[in-house]
Amino acid sequence: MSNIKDVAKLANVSVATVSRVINNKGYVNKETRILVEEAIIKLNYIPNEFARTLYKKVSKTIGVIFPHLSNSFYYNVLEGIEEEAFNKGYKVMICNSREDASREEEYLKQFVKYNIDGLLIGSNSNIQSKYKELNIPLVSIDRKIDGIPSVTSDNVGGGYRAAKKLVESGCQNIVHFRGPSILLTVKDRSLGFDLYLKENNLTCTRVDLAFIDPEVQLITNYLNDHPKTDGIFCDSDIIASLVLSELYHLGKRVPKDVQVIGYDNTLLSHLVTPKLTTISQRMFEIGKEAMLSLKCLMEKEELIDVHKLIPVDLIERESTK
Amino acid sequence: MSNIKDVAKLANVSVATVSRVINNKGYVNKETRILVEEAIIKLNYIPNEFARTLYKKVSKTIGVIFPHLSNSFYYNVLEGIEEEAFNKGYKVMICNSREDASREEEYLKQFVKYNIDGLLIGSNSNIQSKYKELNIPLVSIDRKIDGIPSVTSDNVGGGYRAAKKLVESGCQNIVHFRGPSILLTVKDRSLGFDLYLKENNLTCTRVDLAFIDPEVQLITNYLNDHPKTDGIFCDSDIIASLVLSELYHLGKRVPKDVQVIGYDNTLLSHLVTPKLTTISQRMFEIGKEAMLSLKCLMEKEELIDVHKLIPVDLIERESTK
DNA sequence: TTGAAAGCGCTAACAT
DNA sequence: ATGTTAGCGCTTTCAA
Repeated sequence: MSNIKDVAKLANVSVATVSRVINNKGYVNKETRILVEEAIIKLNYIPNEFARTLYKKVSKTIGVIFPHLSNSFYYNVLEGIEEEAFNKGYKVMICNSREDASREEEYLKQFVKYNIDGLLIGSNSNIQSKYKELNIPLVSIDRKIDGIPSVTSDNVGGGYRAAKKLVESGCQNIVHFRGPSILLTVKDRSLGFDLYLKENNLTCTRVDLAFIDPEVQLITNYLNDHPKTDGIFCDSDIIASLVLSELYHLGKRVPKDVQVIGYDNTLLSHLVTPKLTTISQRMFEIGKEAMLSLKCLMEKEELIDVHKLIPVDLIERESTK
Repeated sequence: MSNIKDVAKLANVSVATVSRVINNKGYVNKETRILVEEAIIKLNYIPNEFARTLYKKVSKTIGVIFPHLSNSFYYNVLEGIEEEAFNKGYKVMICNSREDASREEEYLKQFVKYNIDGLLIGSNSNIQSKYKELNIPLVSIDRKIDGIPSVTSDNVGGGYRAAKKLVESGCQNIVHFRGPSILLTVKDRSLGFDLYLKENNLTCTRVDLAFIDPEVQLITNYLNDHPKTDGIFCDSDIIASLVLSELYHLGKRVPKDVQVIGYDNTLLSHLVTPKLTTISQRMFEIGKEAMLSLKCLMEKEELIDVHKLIPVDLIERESTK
């Protein structure tokens, strides 16, 4: 690996001049510049970022903390982050906390060692105080935290849209198979769902399930006990797919007897029969916007929209009328 | 942020002593050590990795190049890599090439700037010469390349197992709905599939499809034209799910009339009706093993198994007899 | 317009 | 057992 000295020697100038060339900073004669540039190419010189950062103290690197990677929401958001980071010249270090606070703290230390310029938090842990100690720009993803800028999916809107669709399509006996109700996202969806129902003098019942590994038995039991059910809102496409399969076994026709709405617009939603109507979160956009907010903070630009709310889309397919 | 000088001052020792303490290297008196450790805690001191790396030239960081992130294979492998890297004290920088060679080269430069100690390549591009120029340890994932250690899934075995299962369950008219046949993985699966068929004096026909967005029409046409088909091997669970849905529309019963085997053991496979029999790749293990191989190379340990072949598992569910 | 030199925070060889 | 110091590769101030 060649270094700045090698380039200086070959171009017959000082290292200061080389530095000026690679940073496009300060005065440098046109001809000198060309000389230096030729030397750079000849030596295949790439500046050492560690030396640079050691001096300048900005690493052009951000940290991302997610509770999982193998979950369609997170890796799609990650793709959005990565895209925008790449565009803006930032590197991404990712921490997969696995919902383990100690693991998360360990990563936080790594991040400090690496002088990260900013942090994107998508975890559910409660070590915000540790984040604040870092004294670097912070943006929270999919969770609104006091005093921290955030980018969240419009979960209230998602619930509202789902309720609207079911009611407008004639549903009267509605159930919400939702995710774990401790989660804010789940609470928000419930809120929005209830909001529309209330506006129309309706109510619904609820069952709490896991997003990824829902307890089928709870679904079966509910449907058996409530044969009049004609509208079902599910907090994930996975739940919705299981519901579809249960309805099939019960001899209910979808969407004729019962209408079903899923959440996430995953691949699943057009691979099951009938194809799922579902609420689509703009995950890529969430990632991009989070990175954009963080960039504003890192580069001391004004952040106009401190709490960005990314809209959802209702994708109508075959499981609703 | 405090630095080593601050710690030295507070503990009334020299920076060299502090360095010895934090690196656990060289002689240092017990009492002095305690003094230093107290100072470290008091100042919340975390060594600056940039200064360290600048001197030592090992960054304890690896690069990972993948063509996508939003694909179950890659993000699961990534989880395995990340897990093992974390255990061994390595950081991970990830490059999402989006199958774009220029993007990949840009990342490669970043990697050089950041002194990465090793590189894990999971892309399909053909810029190996660029990789070699880096002169750092390399491990290829899911693709055997001459002169580079690799970790691959046993695709030949996967095809073989699938054929064996179909034939042993009585299938005679077999079709292989495979992925794009330019891909080595697809070729290998075909090879293994044919191998078993040949051993039993059977053959099969083939249709090339995309893994993620298969052309449904091709499936429909084939099944219409070949009503005698009784065994179907699909190169992804997505393809298999579409096949299931087509068979349903054609009034064929699965597994009674036709048996179907998928690939990947994704969530999908137990969300469709009937649940899919499928070949499961040990993605997490592939990631871990790749990181392990790379670690051997980076730390100049002997790499016993240069080309690791990770076995696959046949997961029997309801789509086969 | 260019160069000399200090210094970013750390490690390690050498001296004590 | 501990301290002094050069130097890793770069940026930037100051002087020329």
